[in-house]
Amino acid sequence: MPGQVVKLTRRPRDPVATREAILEAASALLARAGPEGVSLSEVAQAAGVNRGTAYQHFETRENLIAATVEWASDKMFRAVFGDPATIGERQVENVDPADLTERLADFAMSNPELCRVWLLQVLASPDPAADPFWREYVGSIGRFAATDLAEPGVDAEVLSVIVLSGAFMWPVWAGAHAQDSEERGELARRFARECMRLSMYGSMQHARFPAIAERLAAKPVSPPR
Amino acid sequence: MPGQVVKLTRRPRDPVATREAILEAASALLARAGPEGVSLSEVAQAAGVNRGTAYQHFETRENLIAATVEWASDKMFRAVFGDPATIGERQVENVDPADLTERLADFAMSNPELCRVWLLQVLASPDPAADPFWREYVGSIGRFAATDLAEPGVDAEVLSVIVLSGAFMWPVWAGAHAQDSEERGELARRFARECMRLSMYGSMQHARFPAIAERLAAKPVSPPR
DNA sequence: TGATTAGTCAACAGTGCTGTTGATCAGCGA
DNA sequence: TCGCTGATCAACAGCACTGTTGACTAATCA
Repeated sequence: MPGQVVKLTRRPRDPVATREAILEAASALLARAGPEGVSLSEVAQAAGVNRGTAYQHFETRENLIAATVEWASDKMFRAVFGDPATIGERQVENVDPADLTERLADFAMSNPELCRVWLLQVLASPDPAADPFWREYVGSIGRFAATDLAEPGVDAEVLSVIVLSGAFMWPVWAGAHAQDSEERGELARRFARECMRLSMYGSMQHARFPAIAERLAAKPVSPPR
Repeated sequence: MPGQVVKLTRRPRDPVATREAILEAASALLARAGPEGVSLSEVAQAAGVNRGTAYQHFETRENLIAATVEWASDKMFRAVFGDPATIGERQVENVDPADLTERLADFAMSNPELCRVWLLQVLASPDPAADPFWREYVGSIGRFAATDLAEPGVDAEVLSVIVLSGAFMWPVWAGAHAQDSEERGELARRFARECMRLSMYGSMQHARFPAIAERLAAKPVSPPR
């Protein structure tokens, strides 16, 4: 058959590239099938690598999954927050929520598979709150909430979970329809916009809901840490 | 060993109860391991049923998964929106966002496994937007957004995704710490409260962000359907 | 150029899961 | 009470995947 290339040649020796190829393939499969759904056979085939080679790089399937999750997680972190090594220095400067939101929306919309991997990992993790991405985001919202630019009474943890999971689920919801990159850009802007609109004005005319306003004015149910 | 019961007796004949037991067990496993992670062997064992019996009820593994997802989905729908059969009649009456949010938060916090199943199913689905739960929620937010009780310019789809995924991810984030039902109740209230607070006032002092306000005042990037 | 190292690969054994089949027997109607 | 239906179960065959081993050979270095 035309187009069918019989594999005669051995893969050129390049451990780092091979490792990367395996991780890339594993990440894609992971996004589709979830942690329990990826087999080393599939991964190896998708990466164009012998199964034995994959076992050379990652001793067990379990290891490969873990490495892939970490790899994806690190990629995400850098894309949204920058180099984790220099993050300590930047914490002092003021947080710009609009900028962060836009970066988040853009990233999520252009890397839906990574978002899927992240979501699946968080869902499977025994201690999701330990995830570095989540911690960083919560921290950043928390720092903003402490300034006088924020509305009083913001619960940073809840708010973070809302915005972050929204950002990652939005491409899942919207992604099916939008293949081309222009549409995706528009969807990212749409998300960022609604996010900012909500942050600025909320979604309800608060003057029309005196009962709720009163309830909110009462003491918080639990002091946000 | 004491406490060890050797199984000599055959399960009493009760197809509907058996089916329910299988679905229940499958749902629990599904929440933990994801669709690709559940085996009929495990399910049958957890349900205290012979594997062959499970195959009698659900012809293939694939079928069982699908049935379980549908079963869980239906349970969720009823818990939050009530009987789907009578939903048409209730659409006319006014939507109370506070009430809906509280029901959602309560439900999510007391049924974290069902939320997991739902999230996993949505993540795996080729067309997540078709999910009835999501559609109903978007519809309800959309109807609210059309009233003059809502802030102008609300993007109902984005807002729904944000709140809904937040509600389902919140127990995932917070759940690990909180076993006992009192703590869970408090966490549910905390979520509902922040949700309402956000809906009422947003999270930013909008007077302090004139640039963003101006950007938002400009024409929407895309007309929300 | 020759020897060593180590990245790549094919083949093997072991295991668990899927789906099927035929036996067993509880409950139900005649 | 008897016979029948079909719910339940144990055992079988086939398959895919995991992890291992030893051979091959491309790079590296002396």
